[in-house]
Amino acid sequence: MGSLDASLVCDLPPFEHMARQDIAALLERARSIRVEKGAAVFGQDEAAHSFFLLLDGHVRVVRVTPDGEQVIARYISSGELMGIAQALGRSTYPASAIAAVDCVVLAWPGAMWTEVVSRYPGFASNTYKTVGSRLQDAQDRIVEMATERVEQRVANAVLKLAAQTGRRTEEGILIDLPISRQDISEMTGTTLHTVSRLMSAWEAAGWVKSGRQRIVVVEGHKLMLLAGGAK
Amino acid sequence: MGSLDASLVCDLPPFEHMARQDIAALLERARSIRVEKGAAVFGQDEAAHSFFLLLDGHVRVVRVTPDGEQVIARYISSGELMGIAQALGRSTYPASAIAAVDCVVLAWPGAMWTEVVSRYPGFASNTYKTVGSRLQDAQDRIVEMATERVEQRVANAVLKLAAQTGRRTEEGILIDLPISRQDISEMTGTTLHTVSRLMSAWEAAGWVKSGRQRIVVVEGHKLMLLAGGAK
DNA sequence: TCCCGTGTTTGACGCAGCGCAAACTCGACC
DNA sequence: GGTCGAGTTTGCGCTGCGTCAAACACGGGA
Repeated sequence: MGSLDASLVCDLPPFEHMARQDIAALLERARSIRVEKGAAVFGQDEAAHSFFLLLDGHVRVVRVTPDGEQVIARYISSGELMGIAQALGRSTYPASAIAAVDCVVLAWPGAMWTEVVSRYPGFASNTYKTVGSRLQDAQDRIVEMATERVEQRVANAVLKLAAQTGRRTEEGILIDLPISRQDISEMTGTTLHTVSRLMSAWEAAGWVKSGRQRIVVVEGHKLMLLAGGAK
Repeated sequence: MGSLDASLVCDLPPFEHMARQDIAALLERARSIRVEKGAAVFGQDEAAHSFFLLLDGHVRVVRVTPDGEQVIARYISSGELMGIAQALGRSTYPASAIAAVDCVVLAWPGAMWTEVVSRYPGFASNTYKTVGSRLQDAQDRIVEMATERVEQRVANAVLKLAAQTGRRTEEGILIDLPISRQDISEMTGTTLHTVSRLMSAWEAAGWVKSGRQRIVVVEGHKLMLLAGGAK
């Protein structure tokens, strides 16, 4: 809490091309919060009182359907903005954000957004860039769900996670957050059973190693072949 | 072409809360274009040279997958913005926009966007509101694709079209643009065969009437029951 | 160390919906 | 009015994957 050094965050995409003093001014108005694993940063349909920057950790963005099923919209990694409902003229959060591990988050009051836009246009434009790629991602996923079959989608999801949160180890690329078969199934619109079967097959082929809430990608290129060949 | 009266468009959502003279100034810098049925307003992966407002007609936003399949992202109706890639910091269009009927479109040079943002903040904020609901829509569709089965998705798509472009007739609500089974299948991630079978069943039940590129919703509430019950 | 709970694996079975194929119908154009 | 092509309908077989069910394994807490 209190004063946070601008130099810690000035390289993050949301602050790109901003003057150091503007960054410092922005940080000054943020509250820093610790969120422990499993807790919600914000909840679906809740009034959007704040917008956030994830400083450290990983956050799962989840939607619950009317009949209680969960769909994982995306994982947020440190350095990314989240809960920017007010930038898009919405008064509630469209999904819940659940800490996948213990996290540190910066929070700004939502009412500040309009002021931010006029005072720090660079920050606003960076934010909209984020929104743009998020819209892009969403459309990509729609196309994927509409045209690809389960094995390809699961391979894609694993590869995306590996690229986003992967850590090199001697075994291969470790997905560096606790993630269950169930989670993967909620990212890909299938069941944990099917995911388990697929991962078993990949493990038998030596493409991945996996355990309880743990996945290591050994031969990523084999998965890429499944997930759409060329590209 | 040339001077377009601000009063014609000032009630459209993109111009909400804007001063009449600002609207007029904006319009002055737009080119008005006629696009005939089947022609593209802009193309996927093309450099984003302009952004657009659909004045009259209906436009299909389509993505083509690497292996040649098409997915319909959405239909745009008159009064909506489209191709606003530069507002999101993108340099190419993520999809193609094809006129579903003869259309009239306003086009602004893309390079103008930054100027627009600073000079007409109301317009920018309206634009971002649009983006927000589009992102919302996209997420909704992901959830739908992940959790609902084909019949429900098709019912949803038909209802959405009816709500968006429907015209009351004595038979029921007519979807007022030429739309094939194939189109519906590309909106829902299924095949034209399955769509045809479903629509035949609905027609037999008296819920819809349909013909060649033509759908009339007779008993919308029956479709809603399919498409997620309560809500 | 043992126990218990949560996550995972695997099998058996059924069916929604896709692929393929063929026939039909309507509208447009000559 | 006849012809042609695009859009539609319908049947049939097959299969990917969901559902149900049961056993299994790992890790953390007592």
